[in-house]
Amino acid sequence: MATSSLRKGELTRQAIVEHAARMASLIGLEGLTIGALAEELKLSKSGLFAHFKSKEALQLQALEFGIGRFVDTVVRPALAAPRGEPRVRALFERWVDWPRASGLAGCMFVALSTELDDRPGAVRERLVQSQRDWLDVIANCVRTGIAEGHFRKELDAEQVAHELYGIMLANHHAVRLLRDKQAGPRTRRAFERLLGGARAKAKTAPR
Amino acid sequence: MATSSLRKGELTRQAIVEHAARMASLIGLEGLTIGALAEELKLSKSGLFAHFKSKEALQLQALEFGIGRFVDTVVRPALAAPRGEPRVRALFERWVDWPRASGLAGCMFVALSTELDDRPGAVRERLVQSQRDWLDVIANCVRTGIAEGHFRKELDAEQVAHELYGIMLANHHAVRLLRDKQAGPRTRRAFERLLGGARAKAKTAPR
DNA sequence: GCGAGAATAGTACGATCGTTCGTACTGAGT
DNA sequence: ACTCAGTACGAACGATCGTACTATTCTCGC
Repeated sequence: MATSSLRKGELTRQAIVEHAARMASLIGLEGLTIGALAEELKLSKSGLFAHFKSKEALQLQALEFGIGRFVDTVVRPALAAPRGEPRVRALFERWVDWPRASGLAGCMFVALSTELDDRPGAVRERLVQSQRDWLDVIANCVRTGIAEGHFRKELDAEQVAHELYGIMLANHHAVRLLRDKQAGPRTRRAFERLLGGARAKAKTAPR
Repeated sequence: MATSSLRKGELTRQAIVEHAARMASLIGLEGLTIGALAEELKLSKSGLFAHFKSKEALQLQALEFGIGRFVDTVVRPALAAPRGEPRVRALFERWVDWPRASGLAGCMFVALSTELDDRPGAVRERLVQSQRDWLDVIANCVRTGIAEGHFRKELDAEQVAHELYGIMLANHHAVRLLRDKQAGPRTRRAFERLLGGARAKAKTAPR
């Protein structure tokens, strides 16, 4: 009936990984502790550990879980929106809502980005790849918008993706750290300004 | 002769704190370990610990050190620039250069922001306050620019500060995590676009 | 419903964590 | 000369880390 959960241990493995992803979003992949995870899930430390043969494998699977959920709740639905600007907007809307919709705490990728930026290893590589992929998705949507005539021909799609990322990071910072009530409106205004400068016919100071 | 280093242990304390700040920028305040710190400084764990009566005190002092250095190498020199847009530019230039000029690794505040955003305590409070102060400094410089006639009268100075922060966060992300060679130019372009939209007479798409 | 193999528990390991304690050594003040 | 902070050290603390082994319990195809 289900996809591939023939074995029963597979279910608990998934439960562990989901919980680990949530925990990692809160306190990081390194702060994530096998003992604490086992206690929360009412498993023995060794019983839990047996599912992964190392902590790094657990971290990797937790990250993979987060990536999968991001694709499911942000990327895929947004790509169903009409080509061009509407799709970029859909991307933005889903992205803003992601920390809530993720079921995790905050944005896992932001948390891991600063944690892993100096720690080489497989987990970092996977994170970098996922972030590059995501930036590519955004840039591609913008390019589609150019082809569609919504955006200026000379627009640098990757620049837009980069700046959009900055808007989301500022949002995260304002919401999570500063508890800034105005974060939402500020983020939307920044996004509209970005789109405004990207639209066909719109003219920014040439300088 | 010097300021207040009458005692000799004060010197070692400062050395410890500076080293701790560097380490915390790399691996976070929690990852920072008294044992490892002592080893690097060729002190005994207990000898080092005696200077601070708890790890939290050490963390707090390391953060304070970072704040002080930020003020010295970024804020104060930039505030010496002429009022208005030049001062905002000076702020930006110093800020971009800060990770290099800090003598630490990467930007300590970005690293701590995601680490502490969910961990209540004195360290978090101090970080939040410093970040708010910094945003206020930026906004004030922008307001001066409005009074000076460089920027539009209706410009929202705090919005500019918020967006500028996002630009720097995107820069950090691109440089540190993605190792993106184009991060520098992208950051500058984003900054110019921000200023372009802020300048008097400049007209963004009204929508 | 039984037997094989998967899933979990139990226990223990060496390391390292933050912290405490008792104790030397130092150098300035009396 | 004697005292007395200030400063650093070594050893040890209980706790917890990730991981390795060995049992026990449970599941599920036959």
